[in-house]
Amino acid sequence: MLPALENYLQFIQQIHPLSPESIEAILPFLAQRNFYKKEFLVRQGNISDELHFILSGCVREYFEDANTDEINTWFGFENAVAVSTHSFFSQKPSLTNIQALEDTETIVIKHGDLQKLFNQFHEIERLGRLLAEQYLIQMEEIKIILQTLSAKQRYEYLLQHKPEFIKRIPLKYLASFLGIKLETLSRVRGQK
Amino acid sequence: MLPALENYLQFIQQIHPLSPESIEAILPFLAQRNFYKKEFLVRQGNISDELHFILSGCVREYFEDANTDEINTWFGFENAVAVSTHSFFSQKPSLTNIQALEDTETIVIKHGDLQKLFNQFHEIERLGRLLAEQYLIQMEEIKIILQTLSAKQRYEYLLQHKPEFIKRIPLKYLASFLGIKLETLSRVRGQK
DNA sequence: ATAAGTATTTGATAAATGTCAAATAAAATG
DNA sequence: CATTTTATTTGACATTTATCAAATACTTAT
Repeated sequence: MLPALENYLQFIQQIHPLSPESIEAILPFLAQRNFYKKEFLVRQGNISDELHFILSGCVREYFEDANTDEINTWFGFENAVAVSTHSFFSQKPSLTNIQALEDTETIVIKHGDLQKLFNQFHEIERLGRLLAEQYLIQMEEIKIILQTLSAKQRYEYLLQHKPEFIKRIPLKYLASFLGIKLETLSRVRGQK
Repeated sequence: MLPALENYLQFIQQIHPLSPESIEAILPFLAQRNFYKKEFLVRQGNISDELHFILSGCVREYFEDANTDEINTWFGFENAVAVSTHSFFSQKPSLTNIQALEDTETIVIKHGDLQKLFNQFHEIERLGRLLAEQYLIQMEEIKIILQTLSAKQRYEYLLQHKPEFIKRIPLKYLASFLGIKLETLSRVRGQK
């Protein structure tokens, strides 16, 4: 039916193996979506009723602060789930944008359809729980980076633990993600 | 059976209403625990197999960094769930301590018992999912504070959004939570 | 390949935060 | 209540990071 589902199904099975019946039930609700570079998966102010699994490409999540500076909050690559958490969970207007940084292919599932699947299949609800737990752990890790490291140490953290960030994401976006200014990031890169 | 369960049950029902059967099933697995000030609910290095609901009192979560400074990562008061997320979710050694800041009463449930309840009752699994989602949203909020605000703005955020933190938590603990030094926090308080 | 636009680097300086030491204030203990 | 311990504030100074401006490097589109 839908091509390129292998990665998607593998991603799911690795978080929580599902029965063939559950898989069968999910498939009709999936759709592939393609975004050109700079297109938006999610728009600030809109209710985000879609959860994306990234097949290929790369996205950033960001919002505009009081000074209309862009603050980048999250980056996602192949085989990651991209979602405006607050908006998707609570079905309220999104505080953030999610934008393709490269041409990007995703598989989407609608909030309403996912709720139906949660109702119908306990094991899909479990998958949801485990996914939320994993996401939470990742968030805590980044929080501790911001809480404890200097500008230089933050950059070194990326080098060691998120090398793909440095390869694929412009520095101007990485800076606000790291909570520092572009010029500082540039200088810190020069050192050592 | 167990006194002081009202708050606990109310907390649960407000996240996700449970049937009487589920409630009945949970009760036998709950136990009340009391901690004197400075006692530990969770110890760094141990596998944390207990999830605490705080009935009264207040706790901090922290770890020791390379310089043996204490980094405070989380504070919890009445009607909050206190848990070393990474350790509890994955049943690996905890990266953090959780310590009572005041004499504290909690209701605990064991990891193994909770898994049984998850298996048995879909709606309890849903409760778990929703709780993880809520926790995640809170974590993201704090992350953005650390990413975007100056020392003074961080303190003002606490004043406005977490006044109980300032009332009940010593500044020396709040400082590392805010990612700044004690002296800076003290100075920033004086201004304005 | 060239021009226009965008991204990154560099320099000079200002502002914010950290460090170390000491003073004061507050809390805990006998 | 007096004493000891712990927490917070203050001061002088060092270091880090931000700001503003400009130069250079890199991309993109023609």
